[in-house]
Parts: sequence; structure tokens; C-alpha cells
Amino acid sequence: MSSSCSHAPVAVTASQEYTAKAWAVLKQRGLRQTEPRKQIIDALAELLGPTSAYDLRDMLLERHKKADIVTIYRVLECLEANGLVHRLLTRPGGVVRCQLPSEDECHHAESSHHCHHVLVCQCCNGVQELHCPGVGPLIAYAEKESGYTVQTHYLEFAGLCPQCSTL
Amino acid sequence: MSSSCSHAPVAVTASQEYTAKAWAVLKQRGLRQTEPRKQIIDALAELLGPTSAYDLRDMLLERHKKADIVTIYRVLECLEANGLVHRLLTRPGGVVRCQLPSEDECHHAESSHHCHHVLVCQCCNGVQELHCPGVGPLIAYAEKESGYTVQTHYLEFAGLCPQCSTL
DNA sequence: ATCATTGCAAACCGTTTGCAGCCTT
DNA sequence: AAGGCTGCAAACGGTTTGCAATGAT
Repeated sequence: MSSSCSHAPVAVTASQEYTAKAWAVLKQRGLRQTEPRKQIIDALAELLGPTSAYDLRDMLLERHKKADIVTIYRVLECLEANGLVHRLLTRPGGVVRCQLPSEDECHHAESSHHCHHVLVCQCCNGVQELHCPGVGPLIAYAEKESGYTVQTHYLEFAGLCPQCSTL
Repeated sequence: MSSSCSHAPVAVTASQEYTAKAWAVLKQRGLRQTEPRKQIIDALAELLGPTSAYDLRDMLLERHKKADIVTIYRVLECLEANGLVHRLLTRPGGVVRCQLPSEDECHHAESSHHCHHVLVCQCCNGVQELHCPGVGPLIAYAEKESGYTVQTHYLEFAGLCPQCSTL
């Protein structure tokens, strides 16, 4: 899951925005502010691309902060349940922190999970989130064609980000 | 992976079509006609919904045909490599036999893997495959919006099939 | 003081690898 | 006869569970 070619860390402001939002959400749900959660949220905030539980453990170790792998799994589970990380379909165990506003804030009802989709760069492992207005009609088409009632859809793109495209 | 509510087996003709096609493909590639392959292909042919390696092993056991789990993995790998089964994104380890013509036969270049997508019924585990002409524009939109070059996309629908919708 | 959360150990599950022997071609 | 394919054993990696100890509120 670790990126092969380097990927610039997020601008400080965006990073701070994420941690602030994360703590706001957790606090609102009565969840406690613990050291492992702090370390993991901070790590996610600095990362643009996908990570995994073991990646995060290694990141923390580099900072001389140790967290048990089990705890990391549980924290990620908690963050996912609160809309603070995505799980990637195409990379088992892969997670990305959510960059776009959560579904509380935006009201595209397209997806039962998050109303946006993910582009992953095959080269630098960067991730970009995207609202896809075209998905609605696509679902309508699928329903008409198949007779199914579509409850959820999973859509993920893989390719090259603008920087890596030019290499 | 085993279906909860019953799902009618495929019509005999469709089932025979699949086995015939499978053997044709395998023979063409110089692959051998072995007992485990026969059992697995037959099992897949009778199944409409998704299965897994262990599901297949159990199916074979019920028919008093034993195949090692490792062999089943290897046969599935082989069938996938030859376009005879899909792997499901949303159900790790899940596979479905391909119902639609393979990409040799149709020429939608939309997906690097298969040019069709999958609808899974959450209730009966049935699966339907679908061509999605709308995906092209969606990719174009994603590329324009993000600056990415999209190489592959993954799209899967989950919902209720026509029968289960009315329950 | 209470109860959520952590850490450790161990189980668990699906999947993969190495290798000897078998069976299709 | 040759070598693709199978079966067995064992390793593997990621994920989960149980339980006692810790620590946030």
C-alpha cells in the first residue's frame, strides 16, 4: 500500500481541517479522545493517498508512536462508521481519509454510503474524490434494463493522475 | 456466499451453452480436460449467483466429488484468466460465471477486463450482467473533472432482483 | 467511579507456495 | 514420454475475538 513514487503531503490547512472535522464528529458522538485515535487521525490527515492498517502502524513507528495493530483496525472501523474514511474496493484493506464533505453536509442521495467516488493513481497512489452526477442516469438505465431495484452502487476509477500522466 | 433464499437453477440450455463454451475456450488454449475442471465448470454452469472456492468445494462434496481447495483456487484462476468467470469486487473471493459473450466476441472497449458490469441481488444472491453504454461519458466526465487518465473502472450494483423486489 | 478503549495472545479465515506424484495429451 | 495438473502440507497475510488492564470522562 505504501506509495512507490513520492507524493507531496497535503497542504497544512487541508490537513488541519481534517483533524478538526474528525474530532468534531467523534466528540459529537460521545467518542473519547485517545492517544491512538489522535495518532491515526493525524497520520491520515497528512496522507493524500490510500493506506492500510499496517502502513499506519509503520508510519506511527517512524514517529516513535506505537499502536497495536488491533487498535488500528478498531480505530479505522470507528472512523469508517463515522464517515471519516473510505474503504477502497480495489485494494483490499485500503482506506483513504474522506476529503469531501460528508453526506450530512451534501445531499446527493445517489449512494447509500458516500455520494462521491474515488480515482486512484496507479503510479503514485494518489487519490482524488469526485462527485459523479452521471451516476444517477446510469443507475436508472441499469434498473430499466434489468428490472432490478438498485440499492447501492460501487464505482472506482484507476488510472494516472495529472502529474504521473506526463512522465 | 451461499444463497439465503432459494434461487432457481439456470435453464438447461443456458447451462449447456456455458460448459460448451468453456471447453471450447480451454481446448483452444491447449488446456487439459481434467476431472476437477469438469466438476467446477459444471457446477458454475448450474449456478446463477455468485459462489466462492469453498462454496464450490461443498457443492462438489454434496455430489460425492472431492476436489482439493487448492485445486479449486487454481481452476478458478484459470477460468478467470480465460474470461469464463468474473470476480466480484464487493464480495471478496466471490466469483460468477460470465453469462454474456466474452470480449473477444463483443467490442466495447470500455473496460480493460470485461465490457460489462454486474448486478447482485442482496436477497437471493442472483446475478445479472449488463452492458452499460453510459459508462463511457461518465469516464470522460471523471477525466475532465480530475485531470486523471482513467485506465480502468470498477462498477458493481447491489439491490433487489425483479422477483425479490415484490416480496 | 464508570465504562469506553486499549494491548496482548491467540484464533481464524481465505489464499498462496513448494513439491512429489498422477494423468491428459 | 513429457509436462500440465492435482493433492497434500505447510506457510502466509490480513483480520477478528476474548479478556484483563488502562485511561478518558
